[in-house]
Amino acid sequence: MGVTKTQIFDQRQNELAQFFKILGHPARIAILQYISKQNSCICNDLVEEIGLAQATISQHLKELKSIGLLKGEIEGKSMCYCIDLDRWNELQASLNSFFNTTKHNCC
Amino acid sequence: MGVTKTQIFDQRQNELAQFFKILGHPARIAILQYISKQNSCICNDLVEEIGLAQATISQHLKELKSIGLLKGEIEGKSMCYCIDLDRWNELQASLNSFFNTTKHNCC
DNA sequence: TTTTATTATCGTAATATTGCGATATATAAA
DNA sequence: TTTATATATCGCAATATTACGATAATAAAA
Repeated sequence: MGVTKTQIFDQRQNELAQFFKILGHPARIAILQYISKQNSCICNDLVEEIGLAQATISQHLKELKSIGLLKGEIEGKSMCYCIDLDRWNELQASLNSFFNTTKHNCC
Repeated sequence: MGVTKTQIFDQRQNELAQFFKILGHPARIAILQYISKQNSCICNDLVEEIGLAQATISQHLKELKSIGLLKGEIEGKSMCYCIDLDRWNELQASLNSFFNTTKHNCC
């Protein structure tokens, strides 16, 4: 069917999965790494740096924004996309919490 | 096109993304949580617990195995799926490394 | 106002993922 | 050996994702 049955899972499971899913693409990993290491973070730079079409980069940026990892501010006629550090730390903590509470085992 | 251009990213970016991607489904999150809290970890239990068809659960288990998070041992006529704690910790560390080295910013 | 530059959105094609029934495989029990 | 139980795999349908060209929208510059 191709559609995830989100209704049979609880909110935390769905949120966690959604977060992992959005990080689950090499272009989005690369975008985050590039924005992080640059002082300027303009979409057009990303197009050249990453090697995907402008429309594609814009789409990936939108997805990263959807979980709050990026915030974009208009700067002249271009955009400045930045990592939202509060959200970044929040997600890292949430993810570590999952890892730490799920590592008990039967074997 | 629907096909991720893995060749334009480096191995670490692709591996990290692949790992995130596999955790990016609520059923797989739920499976890991259930195996962790149980003393027995049998696929048939999972089918009842999660509420997806046996074939679907089996497929999700296979994906979790593909990144080494689960190891399965035959136990009588059923399977015992367990979390591989070494791999678990390794992935958690790798992921934290990504988070810690990518949180610098321009804004 | 017109032009130029930058980013977003639309529409579409190709491929991937999700889920399941049916069936194959394997082992224990009868 | 036959039957029952448990898991894996195959094949398919439905939906999602990825990527891109074309175009819209926005704002600075001429």
